[in-house]
Parts: sequence; C-alpha cells; structure tokens
Amino acid sequence: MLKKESKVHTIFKNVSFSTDEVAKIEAHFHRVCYRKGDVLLRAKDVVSDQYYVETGCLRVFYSDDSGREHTVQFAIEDWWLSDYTAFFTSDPSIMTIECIQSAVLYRVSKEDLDQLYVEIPQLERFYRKKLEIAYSVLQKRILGCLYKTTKEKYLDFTLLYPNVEKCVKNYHIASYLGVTTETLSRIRKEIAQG
Amino acid sequence: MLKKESKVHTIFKNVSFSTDEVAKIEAHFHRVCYRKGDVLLRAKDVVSDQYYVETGCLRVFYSDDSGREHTVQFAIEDWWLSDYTAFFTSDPSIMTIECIQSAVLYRVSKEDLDQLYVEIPQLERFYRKKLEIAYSVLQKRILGCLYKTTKEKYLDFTLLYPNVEKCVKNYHIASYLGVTTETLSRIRKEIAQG
DNA sequence: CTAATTTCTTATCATAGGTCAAGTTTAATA
DNA sequence: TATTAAACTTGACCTATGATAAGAAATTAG
Repeated sequence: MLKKESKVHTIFKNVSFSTDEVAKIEAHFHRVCYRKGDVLLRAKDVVSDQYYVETGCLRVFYSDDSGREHTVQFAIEDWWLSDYTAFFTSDPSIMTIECIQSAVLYRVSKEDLDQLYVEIPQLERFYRKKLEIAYSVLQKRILGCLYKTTKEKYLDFTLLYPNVEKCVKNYHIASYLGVTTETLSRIRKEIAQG
Repeated sequence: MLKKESKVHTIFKNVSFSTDEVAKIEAHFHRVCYRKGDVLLRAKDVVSDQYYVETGCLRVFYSDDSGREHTVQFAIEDWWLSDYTAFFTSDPSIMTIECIQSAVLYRVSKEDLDQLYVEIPQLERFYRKKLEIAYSVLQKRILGCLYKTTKEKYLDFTLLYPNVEKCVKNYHIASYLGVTTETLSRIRKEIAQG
C-alpha cells in the first residue's frame, strides 16, 4: 500500500520540505470539523489560532455598536482565516467567525507557528509571501471602496469568491459590500435585466 | 571620534544584527532625495524598489479611468512605501508616487531584499511582522469603509496620520477618504462648529 | 507688494443608497 | 404536506454626498 501523502503538501503547495520538516509541521496542525451554524470564535475571545480550510464555507465578521454585521472575509477550500488583527497583535478578538457550510479545517496556533518559523525558514517565507498577496487583495478592495459603484464592487466580489455566492445568504454578501440587502437586491435585478 | 551609528539601526528598530549583517544590509540600501512635486513612480512603470522614509511626506495614489485620483497611502518619517501590489506581484505599477514635501528616503530593490532574506532570517522576520501590522491596518480601513460615516473616517485618518494633515492638501485627504473636497469641507465645518 | 493661480468654501440641485413597511418567495419544521 | 419562519424583493420616502458653479482665501510668481 502506498504511503499516504501528507496534508502538508496540500496546504503548502509549491514548497519543498524535508521529511523531518513535514513531520514537524504536521505535529502542529490539527484537523477540526465544524457544522453549519457553529461559531469558532466570538468577539472578545483571545485569538491564538488560525485555520486552513480543506472544505466548507465560513465567514469572518465584525458586529458594530448598533448590532449590524460587517463581513471582512469569506473562506472556502484552500483559504486561510482568523481574526488576523487579533492573531497578529495579541489583542482580544473583535471578529466573530461563523461556519456557513460544514467545514473541515486545519488549526495551528500562533505559538507553534512562531516556533516553526525559527526551525523552518522556508515556512516563514511561505507565510510572508501569503501576506504579500493578502495585502494586495486588501488594497485592491480599499481602492474599490474609494471609487467603484456598488454594482462594480458586487461584480468584483463574484470574481474574487467565484464559488461563495452559491453557499452564502444575500445579506452576507451585502454585509461584505457595505450595503443593505435591499440595495443588493436592486443591483441584482438591474444586472439580470441587463 | 565615535563610530557613526548605522542607519540600519534606525530603520530596523528592535532587531539585533551582527556587524557583518549590518554591513550586508547597508550595502543594499541607497539614500535618495526628492523635492516637492517629484514623481518617484508612474503608473505602468516596473516596480523593483520600495522605500523607507527618513524625512518628508509622500503619497501613493491610483488614477482611475476618468482621471480621478485615489490616495491609498501617505508616508512620512519612519513609514515605508511603494506600489506594494506591483512590488509583490511583479506586475507593472498601477500607482503613482508623488513627493509632497522634500524627502530623504532609503531605497532597496526587491532583488536585493530577496537575497538578504535568505542570508538573514531575522530580516525576513522583520518584514513578515511589518506586513502583519500593515494587513491589520488595511483591514481596519476596510471595516471603516463598510460602516463608518465620513466624519468618523476623517477622524480615524487624523489619528492614523497625526502629522500628515498639516502638510497635505485638502483634496489629498478627500481622495484618501473617498469623498469630494466639497464634502470634506462640509465635514470640517461641522466638526469646527461642534 | 501686487497680480495670477491654486485651493478651499458655500450654495443649489440631482442621485444613490438608507430606512421603513408590505408582500412574495424560499427554506425549515411539525 | 401543511405550517411557520426566514430570506428576499419591491415601493415610498428621506438623507448624505456628488455635480456644478461661483466666490473667498491662500499660495506662488512676477
């Protein structure tokens, strides 16, 4: 029987690790499952983990003072998620993470990751590059906020998250775009009518 | 006479490098000066450098199809700047970088930096952490775009860039907030009147 | 110091999107 | 399948901000 491929090769595509390094990494990534409606993280929790999504769909949102929810990111297959601001700064969470569709995730703690960075420079490089891409994506979104119409932002959303639209509620998308469900409804109608 | 402190210690605060490492880093950082009005980078240029600001004030902006400018960041003393999306992805620039107040910068190329990352893991760590903070800042700005009033966003701006307001034009700030100068004018009036 | 140019403010009007409310469709549950 | 609840759509009205224009203030150049 063939030796099972490590999940590490899936998670860290295009990075070559030694067998020893793969073992070290594997030891710190924990497979966890969640079901629709589960809450992985609540505002004010301490955030010591981040997650890699194998399957499922989740969203990270902020609830403002008047109770309105604002979605900062979705995560489906092959995405990462956390309340990164809290994860990076060690401040308490301001986000909530909710499971929208049953998910299989790999969890890793900040502490373990910091340790791995020292032992495996390749790994730190991977995360640096991942952050570079993430930074670019956020900057593009900000630019969109500055000058694009809601319709354009909606179309950008469908490109960035091609498979998310199917599995999330309308109001999830609206809260990502920063508009009301009513407005999104009108925009969809407009797009449908050409 | 005392040996002059290396600029490396100023740029990479709180990181300990060996004398040899300092020399290596120093060899790749080039002091450059710009004057008010100078353009460091034009849209469509290849972006091979990023800059550390010793003194001065600059801004990075995107010009949309109808010629309107949208400021993605300002940079004053101790900030870094580039068209990071282009810098990270090697795509041609979509941003323009303009000098608002005479500036002294330290320039480093992507190529040299990539080399230094391999030689000095401490340096890669510094930039990873810098990116983590930058990511948090951008996410906070996005969150602001999703639910804050223009007035609140303006006040956030004054907190994030406490000394920038003095040296930039009103329309620079407006283009950072994603509103017209007229709107910013009204908001300032409103704030002044209590 | 004065003139010219740029920037900022104020006013009027137009519009995208918010709020509230009602009705329709879809999904969950008995 | 029927009932209930959740999600979505549509309409009427309101508000913040954009567009345009004109004048005031500040900056730069002669």
